[in-house]
Amino acid sequence: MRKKENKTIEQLFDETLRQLRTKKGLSQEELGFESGYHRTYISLLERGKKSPSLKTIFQLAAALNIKPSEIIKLIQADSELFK
Amino acid sequence: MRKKENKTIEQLFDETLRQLRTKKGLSQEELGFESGYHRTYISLLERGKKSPSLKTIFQLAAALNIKPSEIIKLIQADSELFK
DNA sequence: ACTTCTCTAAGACTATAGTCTGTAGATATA
DNA sequence: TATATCTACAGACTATAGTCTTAGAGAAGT
Repeated sequence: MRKKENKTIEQLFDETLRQLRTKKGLSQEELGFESGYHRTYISLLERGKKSPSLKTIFQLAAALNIKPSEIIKLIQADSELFK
Repeated sequence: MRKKENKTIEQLFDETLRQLRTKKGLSQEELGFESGYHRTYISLLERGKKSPSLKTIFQLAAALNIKPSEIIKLIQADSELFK
């Protein structure tokens, strides 16, 4: 049986966000501009230092051309808690 | 063509949360207890006064026995923006 | 009438989301 | 070497998430 990870929500989110951003070929600054947030805040999110609000999730999703629920799904897929 | 609603994310969320809670037969106080938040904060959320953080969404979803992504889906379903 | 349960709402508070400026290290390219 | 791009990170800041107490009102039952 695989080892459980027990990462925090923030840690699960950061990896997902970074993956989606780099897959789109955007820099943190560009994503920040597109979504209306500061570049250093994107950096904080991708390092798991902050937990985005619902509104922020929707803004980021729009900038990444993905549905908000898809982002959440990706997070769930990374966790053992939602199978 | 149907009229667009243009509600805020908070407004979309509050209706969804209240629906899920009442469907489970929980009071605001009970949901607060189950999810680890204050009863008056649940009230604020259901009146669209606050925007929950990612962590809060996950906590509420767990207390409601629903996947976080399902909550987000319900919000999207109420909005014209995600079709 | 009186309890009990539920919810709204306000106010004052603490914790954290999100901004802004700046420094520094890595990488790439001229 | 220099110059540009990208990111990490720190510190100080403002805005808002979330707590806690309290008051008040409507519904339901005794």
